[in-house]
Amino acid sequence: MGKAAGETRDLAARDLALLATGRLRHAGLRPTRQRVELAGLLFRDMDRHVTAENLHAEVTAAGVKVSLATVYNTLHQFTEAGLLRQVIVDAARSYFDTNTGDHQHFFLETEGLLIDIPGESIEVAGVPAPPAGLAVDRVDVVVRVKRA
Amino acid sequence: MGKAAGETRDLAARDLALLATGRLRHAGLRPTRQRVELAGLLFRDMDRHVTAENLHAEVTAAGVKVSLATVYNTLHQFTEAGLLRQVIVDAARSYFDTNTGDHQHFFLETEGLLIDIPGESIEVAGVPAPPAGLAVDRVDVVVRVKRA
DNA sequence: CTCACAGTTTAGAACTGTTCTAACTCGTTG
DNA sequence: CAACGAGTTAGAACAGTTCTAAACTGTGAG
Repeated sequence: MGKAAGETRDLAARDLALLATGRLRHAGLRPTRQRVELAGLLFRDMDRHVTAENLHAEVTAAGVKVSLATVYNTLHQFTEAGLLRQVIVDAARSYFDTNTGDHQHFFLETEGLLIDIPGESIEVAGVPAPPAGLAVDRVDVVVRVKRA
Repeated sequence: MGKAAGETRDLAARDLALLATGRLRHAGLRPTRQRVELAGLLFRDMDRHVTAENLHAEVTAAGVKVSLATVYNTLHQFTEAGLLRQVIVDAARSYFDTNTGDHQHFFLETEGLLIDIPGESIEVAGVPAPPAGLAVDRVDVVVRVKRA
């Protein structure tokens, strides 16, 4: 919003937008206003876990007008482009993770909270060969936790 | 559904119903016609994986009238009673597993197919201590597979 | 710089799986 | 076997997500 807000914030915002734009171009996605805004929010911090509604509320709260449909579209496009990863832990809603590397999750169901577990620390042994005609695509570990 | 169908089938059906009834009583659930029918289908074979719609179709196809709402109610009651376990692998629908013991799953997403992996064979090591105030409730492993 | 077009966004309708509601039925206990 | 509480039901309601058709916008050509 105002130019009077000071250079620091403006520069940071500009940098963020530039970074996001580059990232989007690399992924073969047109850097539209909406995608740049969403990418800005998503990739500003590492290891974010968002739901569609969640992210829509955030971007709206930030004063940016983006429709819920676009948030869904964007999350899926980002996922397909390898910028996000979908995490399935809850039958009710879909989570998207900005950390696309090899890792697993703690999940606190009562609060819808996801926490990363580094891939190196965890190890799954003894997975049998899948039935004939099938190949392992990915191994997901969800450590469900509760308030102690 | 005639009586002429032969003793073998009739006896098996009666036994099944008796078994189901006993199981329900033990779980503190009134053995209503619907619950007995559903339990009969669910626990006739080991290691079944059903969805609500799925089971509703099956019971209906078997000529038994049970509403979808009752199927949902029953699946949840059975789960609460420890007769079933809910498996979360797909954001779109809920699966229920008749195997309540310690085990994990292969999941073939394209066909909605779940296959058990015995708990003894698989081992998850290196799970870090959960963040303060949280305790591990359960560790779920989903091996996502694809047609080779 | 402008135009035109393909790609994108949007509001709202539609859809899917699940839960709720209020009336009805059934199993159990006395 | 009566009566009461537990269970069932059809259909409405709901949440999250996807679809649709029309409006808009980034991009590359001229």
